[in-house]
Amino acid sequence: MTDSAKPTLMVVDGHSLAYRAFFALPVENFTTKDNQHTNAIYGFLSMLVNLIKAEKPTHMAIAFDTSRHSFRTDEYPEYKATRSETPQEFRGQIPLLQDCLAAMSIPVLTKEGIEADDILATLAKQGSEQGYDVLVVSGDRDTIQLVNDEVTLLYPSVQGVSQLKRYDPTTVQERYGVRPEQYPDIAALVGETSDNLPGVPKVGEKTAVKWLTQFGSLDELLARAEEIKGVVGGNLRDHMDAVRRNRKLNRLLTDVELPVAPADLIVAPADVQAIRDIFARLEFRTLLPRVFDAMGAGEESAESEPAVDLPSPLQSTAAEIVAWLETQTDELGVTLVLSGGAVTRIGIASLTELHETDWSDDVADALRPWLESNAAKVLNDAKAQVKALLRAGIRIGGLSYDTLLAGWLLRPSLPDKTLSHLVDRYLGEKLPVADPSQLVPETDGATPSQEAWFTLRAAAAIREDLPESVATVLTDIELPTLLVLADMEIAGVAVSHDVLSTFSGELGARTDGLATEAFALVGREFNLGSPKQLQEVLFDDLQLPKTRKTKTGYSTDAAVLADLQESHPHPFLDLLLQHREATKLRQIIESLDTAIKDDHRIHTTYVQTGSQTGRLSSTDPNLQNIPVRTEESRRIRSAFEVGEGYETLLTADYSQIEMRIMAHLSGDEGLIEAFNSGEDLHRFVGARVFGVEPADVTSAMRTKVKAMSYGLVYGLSAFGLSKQLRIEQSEAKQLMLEYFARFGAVRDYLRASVVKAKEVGYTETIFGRRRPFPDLSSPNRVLRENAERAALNAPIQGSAADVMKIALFRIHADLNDAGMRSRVLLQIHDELVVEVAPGEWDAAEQIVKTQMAGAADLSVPLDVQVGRGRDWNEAAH
DNA sequence: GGGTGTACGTA
DNA sequence: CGTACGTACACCCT
Repeated sequence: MTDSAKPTLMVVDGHSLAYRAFFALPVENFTTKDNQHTNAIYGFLSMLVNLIKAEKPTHMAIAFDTSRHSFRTDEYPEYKATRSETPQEFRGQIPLLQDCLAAMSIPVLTKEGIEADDILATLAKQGSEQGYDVLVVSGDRDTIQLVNDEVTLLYPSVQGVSQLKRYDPTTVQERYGVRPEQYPDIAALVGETSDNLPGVPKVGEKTAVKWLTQFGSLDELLARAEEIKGVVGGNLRDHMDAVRRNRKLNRLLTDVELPVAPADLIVAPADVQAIRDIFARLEFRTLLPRVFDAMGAGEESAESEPAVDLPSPLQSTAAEIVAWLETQTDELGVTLVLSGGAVTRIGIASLTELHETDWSDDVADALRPWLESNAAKVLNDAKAQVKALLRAGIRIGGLSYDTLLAGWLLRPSLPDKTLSHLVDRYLGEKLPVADPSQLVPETDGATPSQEAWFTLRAAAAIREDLPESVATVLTDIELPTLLVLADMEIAGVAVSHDVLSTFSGELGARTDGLATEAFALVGREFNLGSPKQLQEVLFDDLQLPKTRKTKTGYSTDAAVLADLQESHPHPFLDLLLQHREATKLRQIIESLDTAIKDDHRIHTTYVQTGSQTGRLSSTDPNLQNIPVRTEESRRIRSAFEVGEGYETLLTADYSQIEMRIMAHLSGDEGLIEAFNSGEDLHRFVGARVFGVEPADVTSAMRTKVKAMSYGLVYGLSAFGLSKQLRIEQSEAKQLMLEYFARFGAVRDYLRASVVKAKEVGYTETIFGRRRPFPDLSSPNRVLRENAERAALNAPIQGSAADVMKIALFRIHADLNDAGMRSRVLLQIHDELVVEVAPGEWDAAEQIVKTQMAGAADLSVPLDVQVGRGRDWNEAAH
């Protein structure tokens, strides 16, 4: 915040910030009915509103470039000549953005032949001379030269337009090592690729700063250029003209003639109706209250006059509700209030009428027919409510929409999945909440029927935004899956306390013994589980060499310890690794044991919105990461047993489903043949890659191509592959080359898929599930490359998740339709665990195999492995 | 009690 | 410097 005694003048480079917003926001979420793109407008205004709220400027202006042509291009025709054409989709948004700003009464400044930054520079100079605190907001580095004690620069960070970094003279000095007014000297030496201003070859920021510090100024440096030795010295002497030209061009004009002075830019009241009109045209809903809030305008209309008045809830009797329901034909919103997994209250809402009542057996009986009927019902986060109804003996029918799932499908990365967030984002309204900080809240929270009313309306708003393919995923995959998950969670899985506690006892004795031995070796006792204390022991007491650095010290993870053991063998390392393994298993056993309920079963919760790819996640406890790799850890799986009244457990898993999906998506003939040949996949691939007969593929060859194949799905690099296989990078590179020589369509597909994602802003699974990837266009290499790998993986992992969900609800339906008692208990991404009732094995196996294999029609078969046993470990074989 | 970092279990 | 998750502990903060 700036000094409140002085007025604050905020000047913004509209063009550069809108351009960043254009690339930061996925265009498919910002297109109006008549196909007008609005992502740049939305992103810019959103940032501006935040800025106004945070900085509270008293004076404000926004400058735009007029065209490519400027006095700089007159001077140097190549200036910015290499910039690609600004997309038409962007240019078309600028006039609309300027209309918005006009409605907000914010002056827009342009001048023919002058760039926006020159206008900023002129205003910044006038402002600081006339006693303003000046805030310059620009995405052009050249504006760093404007920074001084009165002028602060807000510059978009790499994270995107929403994050602005503050530069005052101190931060500029810290970041660039020079005073702000010297920054153009650095830029002149280094050059600016994006402006097509080449600098001195081999000279980067570091060298430039060194020189300027040494010689005091650019003029002095150029005058005494012959003193610089070596190649860079020669380069400097050869490019002095370029440096002089760069310096001339990157000097911002501070004497542009403008029709206004800072005092004319005083913040004026916005034209509320004009804002409403243009926002309606641009289909901005949530932005409206934010703009009013920031501009202190239209308060009464924004706060107390929502788009629709919140109807009062009616306290009705069950009979009244039933009578009312009979008159309703449209979809209704439903909200059940739960306490300890049981229903305590129910609210039902149409768009105009809200009913609610406390739950009781009589209410349950009265409402049962409607709840079980196909009458369309919208809920938010339905699964918990569906489960509560099941416990009350009611199986809900007509579930037509779940706003939680819909919101997640639209924006799977958002962590905030509350109804209140949906109401805010899609209705631009506030869900009333009771103030939790007060014992006797002054404001009442929404009642159940009011929540149902908001849910119903949010559903309508989200429906408008949801692309058709995603809407299909919701109704054809997610909603059926939801109902199955509710049954699976209620069923739970039987787990033997005896098996767990016996194992835990053994492990306890072992960890104690290992710890005692370890302490004897070190000569003192310490906490083996503390990475910090462990570092002291390893690197000080035992004098072992320092390992890979982490944020807080040096790594002590298993891979690092294994490396250490190889280079500097020490008995302590073995003890430590064994201790880690045993304590880890023990922790898992303990958490499982405490999760066993009175029915001797563990009931996990599947979080349907728990991933960004479409997978499920599992919590309380997580049953999707039960150890399996070592013989010992499989003892834990043997504690998962068939329950009372059932005969066997059936496990069914897809083999190499992700590779099969990649074969399908890429259409690679070699890979398709591999899966159709019936040969072991990695043997087949190994034979092709190494040019030998399948029978002659050694286990080393198989390991390599297996790592390569799996790595492909994750966006593996030669670096990663070499690390994984502990081979030279050159060998890894060679392996990749050989692999792609045989399976080139895979590489072509992966490349094309990322290019496509960059173009449209999202990836898509076979079934139409989308995942947005704004960072694919990030100028930040780390962010961009992370996004590229995730984008590569998302359609593959996501399609596999879709396939499994489809199989899951079809199996569930078949078992029920056949009147069988056998039931699916667990889903572990590519595996299902089914509890089979006596006499039902053959039918159950048939249903599971058929539905899993037939869940998708791919160009390769879906192979399903089935096992049976009394416990999970036994059944896995 | 809450948040962060490290480590590690699964597909 | 390979994707997607959840959990436990230590450690640091309030």
